Amino acid sequence: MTAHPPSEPSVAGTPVRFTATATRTRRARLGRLETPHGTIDTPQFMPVGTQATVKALTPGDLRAAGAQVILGNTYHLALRPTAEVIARLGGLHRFMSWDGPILTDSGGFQVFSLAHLRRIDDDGVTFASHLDGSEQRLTPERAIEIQELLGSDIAMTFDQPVDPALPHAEVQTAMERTHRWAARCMAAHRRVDQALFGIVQGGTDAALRRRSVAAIAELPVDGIAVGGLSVGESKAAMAATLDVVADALGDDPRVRYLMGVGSPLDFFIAVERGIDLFDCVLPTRVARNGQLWTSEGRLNLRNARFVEDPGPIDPDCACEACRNHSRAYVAHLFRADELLAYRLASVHNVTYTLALMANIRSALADGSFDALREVVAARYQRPEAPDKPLLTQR
RNA sequence: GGGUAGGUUGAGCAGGUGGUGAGCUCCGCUGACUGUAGAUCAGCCGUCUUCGACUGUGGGGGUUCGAUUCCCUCCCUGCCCA
Repeated sequence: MTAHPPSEPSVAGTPVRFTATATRTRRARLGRLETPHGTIDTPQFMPVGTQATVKALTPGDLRAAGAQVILGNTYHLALRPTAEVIARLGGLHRFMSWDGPILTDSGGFQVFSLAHLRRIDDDGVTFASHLDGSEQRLTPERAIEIQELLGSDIAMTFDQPVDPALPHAEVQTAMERTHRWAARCMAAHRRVDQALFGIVQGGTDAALRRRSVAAIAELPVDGIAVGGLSVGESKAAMAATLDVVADALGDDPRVRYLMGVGSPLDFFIAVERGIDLFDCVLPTRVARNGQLWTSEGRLNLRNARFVEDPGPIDPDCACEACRNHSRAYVAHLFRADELLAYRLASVHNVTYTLALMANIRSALADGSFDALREVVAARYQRPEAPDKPLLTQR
């Protein structure tokens, strides 16, 4: 077995540095986040690469799409191939051949999404592995240890997101547990070449969100993440919650990351409320299911109307799929269950999403944010049940 | 020509030995998807006036209160024999 060289030279003592300037657009900011593996322009979107791969895409594809930073996952990588194996192979960057910045999620979201496969206690969470049922224990300390072994540029604290529709007491209990776990993550964190972000919870309850911001912002974390949104609540509730968080954060200079968002219009809602970073599976997941995001709106390439459509997926896009292939061709690949369909669709959607973020940054720079939003809304606005769950005021 | 096994909703099948065949899998048509148990899932997929109704088991005829089932006949397909 070949001996692998040690992991990338770490930039000791330089985890991340965030500089941002206010814009003329409400609370929106333009910024730069410097990490050991490169600089991130904000607002920025992070494609999700849960299992050390953004599904269907190579690192080269990601680079061509304009990706500056990607996300990996503690829970999945700890199960397979294990954090220790990745560490012995030189860390996550080397393992997956992505030399740009990586943010790792802590496994907190799996506490939510694998609700039927886990048991929570105050010390941590015990999962029955979704792969083989074997027991997997995640505590704040272990979540940090795994992320340090992976060697991501940014680690996340271990949290407990909940459905905001749960009874107030349950949302509060999870939030308070999240705060205690954040402090333990902080205490356990050792790597000086890795940043650590804290996560605000509290559902859509204004008072709880304020308390959560206070508790998390008090910690010397390198960034503030907003968790527990985009899990079924209305757009209005998400926006209202982001307003509460922005008010509570005030002029806190740290980078702000909205976890798990979003769709094209979600970016506008969040950016104008001061969010700098996003991640979401949506662009890549819907791509694999045939939905393409374009300047004409959402297209489902499996629809009959595309069978003989000779045009590009998006006439305004310069990605590999749009430069070289017709809608008819990609539609055929989907119908034939050809693997290339997933790559081309993912290449396009990631390119589209990252180009949208770049356009948002330009628009913030020249004051045309609202005009850009109009253009996107004209294609992406969809009816929503009016005033479902309201923001709780207590 | 003889024998034999078959002919069920686009395809492939299940079922049904006189008492209401619309069941499955593909294909097809839509929709959903937000820190990835998801190249997944859901609905529809004979016709109509669609919370229901009607029609439909190769064609025709017969027996019967009633036939997918029993009888006659014809057509078509596979295989075996000549």
